[in-house]
Amino acid sequence: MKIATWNVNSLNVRIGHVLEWLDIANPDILTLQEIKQLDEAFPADAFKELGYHAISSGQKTYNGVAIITKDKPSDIVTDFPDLEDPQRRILTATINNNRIINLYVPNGQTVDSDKYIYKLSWLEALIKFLKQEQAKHKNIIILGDFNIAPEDRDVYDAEKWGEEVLCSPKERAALSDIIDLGFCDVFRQFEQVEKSFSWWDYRAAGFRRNAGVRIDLILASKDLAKNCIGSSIDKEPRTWERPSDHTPVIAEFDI
DNA sequence: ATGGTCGGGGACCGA
Repeated sequence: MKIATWNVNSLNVRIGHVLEWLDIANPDILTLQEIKQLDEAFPADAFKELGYHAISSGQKTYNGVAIITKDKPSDIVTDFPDLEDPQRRILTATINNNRIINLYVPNGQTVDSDKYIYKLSWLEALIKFLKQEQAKHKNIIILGDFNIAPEDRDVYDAEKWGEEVLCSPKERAALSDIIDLGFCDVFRQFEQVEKSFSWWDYRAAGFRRNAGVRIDLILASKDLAKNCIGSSIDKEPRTWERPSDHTPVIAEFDI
């Protein structure tokens, strides 16, 4: 089973890229973030033509998440039970007995902002939700745009970035709390080239200079992670015309 | 500095 995550920064603009990439990469499951469109605008038919089921939790202008999957999704959840939130940032479904949790974690802006406080409370609600999911499901994969760089090696210039948002101790502690529930960042189970990133700033030739960060993650529950046979970042779509600032992250499982 | 959205200019948001 091949599973992937991609923050597309507007599905309206990137639908061509996504269809092209599905054709090339042929994943069984693809989770999307920042689709920035309402459910009524979601192009489910275009995915259906390629043989995929497609579900979305959409929002106008901002946020919005979707799951594209060869096998039928069931038991769909779009909200945390304990967080009243109009922002569409989570989409959970069961696919082939695997619980797929697609996340678009809030950015947080700066560590002294209200958005940062929202990010931390959102992560707290996520952890509560994950505990509930673990009580119900054995095989869980959490993937998406975490907006957290796990370690300094996940940042192009960690010294310059310091403890700013994406790298602040509180965010990283929240990510550690998630991992400690019994998950593995599968990308790090395999040898990777140094300075592997999943996002590059559009500005100042970020991609050309490889001035990026690795914030798009795939976390698998421990038993599942044992069956992970590879994980990679596909930089190719970032080279295409009018790209998203993120590129797909992939994990392959022998299941 | 760049890109998307909404709206019809420029503010907001992203990481």
